[in-house]
Amino acid sequence: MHEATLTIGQLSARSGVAASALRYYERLGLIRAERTGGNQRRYARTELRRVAFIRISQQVGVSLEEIREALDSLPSGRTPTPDDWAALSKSWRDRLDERIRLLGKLRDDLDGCIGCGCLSLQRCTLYNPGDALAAEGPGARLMLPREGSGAA
Amino acid sequence: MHEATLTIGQLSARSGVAASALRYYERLGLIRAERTGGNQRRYARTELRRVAFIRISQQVGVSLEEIREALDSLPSGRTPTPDDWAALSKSWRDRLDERIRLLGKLRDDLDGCIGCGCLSLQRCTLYNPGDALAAEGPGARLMLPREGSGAA
DNA sequence: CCTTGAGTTGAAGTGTGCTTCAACTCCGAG
DNA sequence: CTCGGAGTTGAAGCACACTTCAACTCAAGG
Repeated sequence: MHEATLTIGQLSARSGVAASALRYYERLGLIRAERTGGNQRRYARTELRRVAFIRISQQVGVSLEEIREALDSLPSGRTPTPDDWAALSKSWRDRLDERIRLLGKLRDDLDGCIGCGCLSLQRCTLYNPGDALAAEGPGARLMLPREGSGAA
Repeated sequence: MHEATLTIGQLSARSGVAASALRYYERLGLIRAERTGGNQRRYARTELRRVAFIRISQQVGVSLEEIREALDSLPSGRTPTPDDWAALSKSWRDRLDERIRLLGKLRDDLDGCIGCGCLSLQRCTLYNPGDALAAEGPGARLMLPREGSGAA
């Protein structure tokens, strides 16, 4: 036990992420695996950290595509250090702060509206395009230009 | 101008919601419309408020299905009063509080991890199943039992 | 050697929240 | 009456994040 590499089942068990999801992540280039002679995946233990980062990032509200970009910015030659991971986490922190701030604003506005009961589209600060709070939703939103968006 | 009812184009323009989305909402039972002799939709002005509520609720992170349930709880006979709307908004407020709280916790944990750079699945408070912070994501998640979840 | 559980692939399905399309009708101005 | 913009429908498409399936191979114990 405790060998150098992990099978997909082991990585799945340890990370709590379904094997099918891990294969999906690999297709998207988020994680990598060596192959045995029989074409089975063998994961380096450092991949555990990548998977952890992926799941945490998703909780922050980052798309897999953006997570991939972030992971691509890790040093390619050497194994990432704690500092490398910390730098990535820090960039998410700003997003998280912004999300928390906007939700707080929404709550305050909602409180105001609970007071007045208006829910008026024009009057209310609540319904304010250009503020574009939550572009978290899924789905095809090709109509929205989304040019004035937040930080890169 | 300023007639009793609105066409779908007018409601779309006033609410900032695409006409196709309004038809979709109607299919889901979130809004309603009378019909002219020629089968065109005519919206009562109170529908504006429903649309506003829908969009605000989405920002809070509520699914259309749940929004529908909430809207169904409005008094059916009379036109909803400001108090009726306020009651609905208030129920979302608790969700919003919870979301903000969880995101705050995630941020604190992330700060801790920026310090230690660990991102370890087991050690870290960050990666903690049972906490199940963000079930906001889309997609088919049939695998997750999700029984121990939060408040109703 | 045989069996069995774990792994492999590509293709298709799921759920949410819409948009887009084609083909058609309605309605008001001129 | 004619024209064009606005409206109608159902069906299909899109984007994301996966899961599920079928059909197959691998690997390790008995």
